[in-house]
Amino acid sequence: MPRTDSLELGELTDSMFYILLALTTPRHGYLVMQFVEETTRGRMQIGPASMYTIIKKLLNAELIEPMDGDGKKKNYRITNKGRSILTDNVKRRQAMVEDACAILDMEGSR
Amino acid sequence: MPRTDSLELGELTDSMFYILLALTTPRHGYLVMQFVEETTRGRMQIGPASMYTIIKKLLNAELIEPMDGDGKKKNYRITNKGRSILTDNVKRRQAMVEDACAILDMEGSR
DNA sequence: TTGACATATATCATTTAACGATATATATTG
DNA sequence: CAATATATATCGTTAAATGATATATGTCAA
Repeated sequence: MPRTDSLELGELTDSMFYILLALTTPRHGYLVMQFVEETTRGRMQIGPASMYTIIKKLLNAELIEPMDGDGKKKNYRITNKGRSILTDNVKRRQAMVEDACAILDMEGSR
Repeated sequence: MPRTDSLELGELTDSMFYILLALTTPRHGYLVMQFVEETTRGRMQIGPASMYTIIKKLLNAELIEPMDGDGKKKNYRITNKGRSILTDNVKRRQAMVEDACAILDMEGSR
C-alpha cells in the first residue's frame, strides 16, 4: 500500500471498498461499522480507529461528502466520483477472481 | 494491513495473491513478475523490491517452497497450505464482488 | 568487441495503511 | 444510578509496498 497513495491511483483497499459501499446510502460512522460487519456476516470488521481515519481520507479525496448531521452524528454519502471509483474497483476485483479461476481448477466466477 | 500480520490471518494482499497464483506452476522470481504483468494485461505489476520481499515472506509462512534451481535462478512452487489459502482468498474476493453487486445496481458477479 | 539491453536477484530506507489502545460524551435501560 | 450501547476522535505502532540502487550474467547488433 505504501510508497504511492492508493487513492491517487483510484485503488481502494478492502476497508475503503466496504465503507464506500455502505455510503451508497447516507449513514454516519457508527452505522457504517455495523453495516460492514452485517453485510460481510462478520468476515470483515472495521473498528473506530480505522473507520474515522478512512472517513477522513475519503472526504479529503472527495469520494464521500458530509450531509445534514443529526445532533452530534455526522452523516456522509458517496459522491459521483466515489461511485465511479467504486464500480471500477468492483470490476478490478472481479477480474482477479476470473484470473484465478482460469488458472486454478475452480469453476467459473460464480 | 498493519498491526496484525495478514498471513497469520490467512489474508493475502493483492500482490501475494498473484504471486501465489503464478507459483501454481514452478517459476523463479523474474518469471513471476512477467506472469503478473501478462495475466493482468498490465493492470498490476510487481517490481523486484516487492517481488523478493514477498517471496521471502511466503517462504517463511510455508505457502511456497524452493525447488531445484537452475544455475543462479531460484525456482519456487506453491505448497498445499498455500493452495488452500489461495482458494480461500478467491472465495473471499468473490464474496466481496457479490456483496457489492447486490448493493449497487450492477448485474450479477459475471 | 563493446555497448546496450534483457535477465535475474537482492537490500535499504521511506511512505502509506491499518488498527490497538485509549479517551470522551451522550443515550438508553434495567 | 450504574451499566451498556451509541457515537466520535487521536496517538503511536506495526506491517506492506516500493523507489532507488546495486550487482552480475547473458545476448545481440552495430
